[in-house]
Amino acid sequence: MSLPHALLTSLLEKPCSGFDLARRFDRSIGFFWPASHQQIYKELGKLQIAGWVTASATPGARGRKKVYQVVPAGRAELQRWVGCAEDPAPLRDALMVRLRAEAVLGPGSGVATDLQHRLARHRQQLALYRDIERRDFSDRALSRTEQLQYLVLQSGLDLEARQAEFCEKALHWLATH
Amino acid sequence: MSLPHALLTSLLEKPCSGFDLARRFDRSIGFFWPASHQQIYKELGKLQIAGWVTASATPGARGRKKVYQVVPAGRAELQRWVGCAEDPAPLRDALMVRLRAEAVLGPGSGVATDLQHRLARHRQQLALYRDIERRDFSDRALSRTEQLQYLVLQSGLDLEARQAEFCEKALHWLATH
DNA sequence: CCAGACATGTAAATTGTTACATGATTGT
DNA sequence: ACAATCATGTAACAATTTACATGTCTGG
Repeated sequence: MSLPHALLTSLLEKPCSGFDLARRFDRSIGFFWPASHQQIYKELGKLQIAGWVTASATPGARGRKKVYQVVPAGRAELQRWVGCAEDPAPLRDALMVRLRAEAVLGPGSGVATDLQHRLARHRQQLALYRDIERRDFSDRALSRTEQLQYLVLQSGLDLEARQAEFCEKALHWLATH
Repeated sequence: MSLPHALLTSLLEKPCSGFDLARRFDRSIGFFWPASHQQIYKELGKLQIAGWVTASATPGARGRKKVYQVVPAGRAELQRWVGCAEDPAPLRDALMVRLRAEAVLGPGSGVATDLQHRLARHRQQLALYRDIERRDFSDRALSRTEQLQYLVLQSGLDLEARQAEFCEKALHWLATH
């Protein structure tokens, strides 16, 4: 379970409110560990109780905004967790189940619908990753931190490209059989 | 949520008991939609209530064994579901979170441990898939059903190979920076 | 007769999703 | 004033994991 550590990582990059965290998640770590704002608020409460972050109310700012910051104990916990070895989370892919179902049901069962839908999604995600690549990781020397972040992005980039290719391959197979 | 449909697919391939289903899952559909026997028993109960499968007690067999079989309504439901388009389940990968954490924590945080562990796992899974490929999909003409099943296996094969490659790439990067 | 595989479940805890609810601030 | 965005939460539900619990049959 990595949500708390994903939050610690993001807060180390830049202390901010739960709301900001939720927004930043959507465009960075959230690609590899998605979380809704409801989950994030709840988890931030736990992080605070565990003594890994502190929350400071900012009366000057909007509403009842709180800014969270990682304390040394939180940094130590993240350090500890990074050194752990875990089995990868089991992958679940409904598309593969659909293809297996089509295999027993016979032709014309309609998997092509989902294949096309997913092809579009993967291309969309790929385009998004390429935008980020162009904006954040091109045309200049990268720091160590940035190089590692780029490595992670490349893994996403590669995954989406492969999945799009697989959809194309499967669609082509269906069209010719 | 695809578990019921994965079960229907597997039961269409061959009617059997919950126990057998759980075992077969571990070596086929379960690669793409894992499920424990506890989940399977519970879900089989629901499938029966929904009128998609029938259970027949087999007094001759071991213990209180029940054999489940898909009825036409169940086949129709599977057919319907195959035609649906869904967004892919969001992927969650703790390794990517660890790499992002190492990016902010700085060198020596110990991600290499998890990278090596996962590299071993991916190679192991790859070897398993290759065994299946050799045993079930080589050296003879494949039926349409088998060709589709092979397509699904190839997607797993490719995924594991890519993930192993990524681990190697990341380990190499870490060793040289 | 006993170990090991067969066989089926219940219960609790965790994690994640969806729906609902509220209120503050800023720009027009 | 009103809409949009900022901001923080609660509650109910669904799915998964882990731990527990029980009993049967087969081979040695």
